[in-house]
Amino acid sequence: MPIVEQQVRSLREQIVDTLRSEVLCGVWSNEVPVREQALAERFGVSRGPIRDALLQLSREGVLVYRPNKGVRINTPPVESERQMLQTMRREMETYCLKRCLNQLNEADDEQLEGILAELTRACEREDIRAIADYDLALHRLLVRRASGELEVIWQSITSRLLMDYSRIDRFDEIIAEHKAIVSAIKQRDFEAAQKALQENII
Amino acid sequence: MPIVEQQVRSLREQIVDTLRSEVLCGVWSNEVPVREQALAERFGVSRGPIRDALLQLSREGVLVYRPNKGVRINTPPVESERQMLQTMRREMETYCLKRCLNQLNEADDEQLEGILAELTRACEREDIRAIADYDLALHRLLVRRASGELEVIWQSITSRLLMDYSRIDRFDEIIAEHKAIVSAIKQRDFEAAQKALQENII
DNA sequence: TGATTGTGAATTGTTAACAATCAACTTGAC
DNA sequence: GTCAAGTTGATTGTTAACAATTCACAATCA
Repeated sequence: MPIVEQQVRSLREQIVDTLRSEVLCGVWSNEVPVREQALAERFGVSRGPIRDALLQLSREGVLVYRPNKGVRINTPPVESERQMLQTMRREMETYCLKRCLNQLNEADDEQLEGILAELTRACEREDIRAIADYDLALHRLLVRRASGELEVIWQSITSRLLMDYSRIDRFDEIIAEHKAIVSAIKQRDFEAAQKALQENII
Repeated sequence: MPIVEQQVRSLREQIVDTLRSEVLCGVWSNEVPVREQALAERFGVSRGPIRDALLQLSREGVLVYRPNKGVRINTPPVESERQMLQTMRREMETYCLKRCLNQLNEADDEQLEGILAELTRACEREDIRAIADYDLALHRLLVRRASGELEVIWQSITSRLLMDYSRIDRFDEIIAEHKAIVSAIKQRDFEAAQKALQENII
C-alpha cells in the first residue's frame, strides 16, 4: 500500500500537484513569467492539460490569472487576512476531526504512521518541499475521511496560507507536533487530537 | 455604469457564471448527465471553453468531476457540514466588511443601492434565479472590495451553501435584511452592518 | 439461467493548427 | 529629442480532428 493514497489520477491532477508543490516551496521565482509552452515541453504534453492545471491553480489562489496575459504567482496574504484564514482552517479541521475520528480504521492508522515516518525523514534531511508535502498529506487525509467535498475548499485555504512558507523551519517542532496529532488520533482521543491540531496550525 | 460591475470577462467566465447560476437555482436535473458537446452547441463555442468552465465549477464544489466520466451535480452538504460552512462564511464576510468599510466611496454606495433595487424587483416578481444572483452580487461586492484574492474561497463556500436553495422563499425578509445591510454600510456603521450581515447569513 | 466476454457507439482526453491579443520595438513627423 | 502610430514577434484563446476510455448491449459458453 502506498504511503500517500494515489488512486486514478488524471494527467491534469498530477501536473497540478507537482506545480503547486513547487510554487508553495518557493522553487519558482516571482519574476520569471509562467509560460504554457515551456511547461508543456517539460511535462511532455501539449498545452491543453497545462492550461487546465494553471486554471485550477488560479482558482485555488496559488496563481493569478489575467486574460490574455497568462498567470503569475500570487502574493502572500496580508497579516490580517492570514489570521482570518488560519481561524477558518482550524474551524474546518476541527470539524473534520470530529466527524472522521470514530470511523477511522487500522489501515488509516497505518497510513498516518507512514506519512509521519516520511515527514520525519524529510525533516532530518531538511527537505522543505517534502516536509510541506507530507505535512499537507497528513491533514488532507483527515479532511478526506470526513468529507471528500470539503477538500477543495480546504486546499484553497491552506494553499493561500502556505504562500509565505516562512514557518517551515523549526523541524523538531514540526515532528513533535505531528507525532502528538497521530498519537491522539490512534487513541481516538478527540480532545487531545483537537488540541494538537490547534497547536500545529499557527 | 452597470449595476453589477462587469469588467473584461473571458468567454469561460461568462459560461461559468451562467452555468453556476442555473445549477444553484435547480434548473438542472440531477438525473440528466452533463454533456460537453450539448453545452458547446448551446453556447455556440467548441468544447474547449466548456471543459474549462466545467473544471472550474468542479473545483468550486458545484459539480463533481470523475476522470473519463465527465461531471455531475454535487449533492448538498450534510447539516453539520452546512453549519460549519455558515460559520466560515460569517467569519469571512465580517472580516471583509471590517476591511473595506472605510474605503468605500460614493460609487460603491450607488452600486449597492442599484443591486438592492434589482434584488427588490426580483423578489417582487418572485424570480428565484435573479434573487440568488443579486443577493450574491451584493455580498461579492464587499468581498471584492476587501480582497480580490479571497473571492475564490468565498465563492466556493457560498456555492456549497446554496446547493440546497431551500432558503429562498420569504421574499420580504430577504429585502428587509439586505436593506438593513446597505443602510448600515452607507452610514459606515460597522457594528450595525455586521449585525445585519450575521442575520442575513443563516 | 446466469455469468462472461466481445463489440460498437458515445463520451471524454489530447493534440496541433489557427485566430486573436498583447507588448516591445521601429519608424517618422514635428 | 519626443511622442504617436504602425509593425512585428511572442503568447494566449479557440477550434476541430484524433486517440483513449467507458458503457450498454448482444453473443457466447458453462
